[in-house]
Amino acid sequence: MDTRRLAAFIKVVDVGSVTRAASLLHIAQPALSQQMVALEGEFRQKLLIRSPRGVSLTPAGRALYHHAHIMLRQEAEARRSVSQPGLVVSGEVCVGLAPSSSATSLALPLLRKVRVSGVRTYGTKKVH
Amino acid sequence: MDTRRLAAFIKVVDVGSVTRAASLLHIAQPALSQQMVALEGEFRQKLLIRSPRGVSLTPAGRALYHHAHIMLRQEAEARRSVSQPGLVVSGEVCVGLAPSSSATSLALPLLRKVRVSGVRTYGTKKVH
DNA sequence: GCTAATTACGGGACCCGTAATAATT
DNA sequence: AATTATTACGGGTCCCGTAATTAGC
Repeated sequence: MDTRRLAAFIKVVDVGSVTRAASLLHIAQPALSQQMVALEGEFRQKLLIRSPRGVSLTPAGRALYHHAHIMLRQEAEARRSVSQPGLVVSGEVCVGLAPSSSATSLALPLLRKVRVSGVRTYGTKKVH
Repeated sequence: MDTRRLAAFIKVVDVGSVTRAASLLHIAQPALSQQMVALEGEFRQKLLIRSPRGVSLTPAGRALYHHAHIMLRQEAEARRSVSQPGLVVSGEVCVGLAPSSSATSLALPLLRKVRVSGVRTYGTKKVH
């Protein structure tokens, strides 16, 4: 999956037209049209509803549109942190909760369930 | 930025060797070596330290390695939600806080500062 | 000298732009 | 007829695999 294609897809959706998006992206319309076809082939799903008045999204297209934004932001962040390694904070975050408080009984099961990478939960442990 | 390249990069780093990674990815070693060179060209940064015993990461490479994992997970999630639109929850989340409580005075400035996409904060407003 | 990486090079796939075609209002 | 999108096709670039070369232990 190429972020360039995702950016093109987003532009097409935002302006609602392959023609205008191509003009804004400084590429020819057929090229952009092919990119959209290729994108649909990659996901094996129709993403755009074509009409002589422009394009609109299918449900699958809407889903991709959402994730495309996220991935493009991730890409930007990756470029920043790679071009200036050391500027970005990194390491571990450790969260401690007072035992037997309502926070513990609520947050601990929540943390265990939440789908985030690298989350580790430990049982109760006294800290002196 | 192509996620395929990122996956290849991750594999190279994980096994610490271009040769073995190429074997695991079922591509020829020079092809993979070229991909890594291309990746370094794309970021204008040396990412790998080559030695006759394998490869290791530069600081920039470490940064990319971290973000590559995130982007690949995003890609997987995108594929899931696109291939089965409707299964994934979507929409807006609205958080309301009782006015003049400690939660408001703490959470509101926090939300304004937090770097998350699409977060909008509004002032106090009575809800009947 | 052995291991692992890189360059050299030829074939195939992909991307783009121009030109021509189809479809809907 | 006008607007928008698609197919057709030729040229350039990128990707891969095989073969030959370089670099460090």
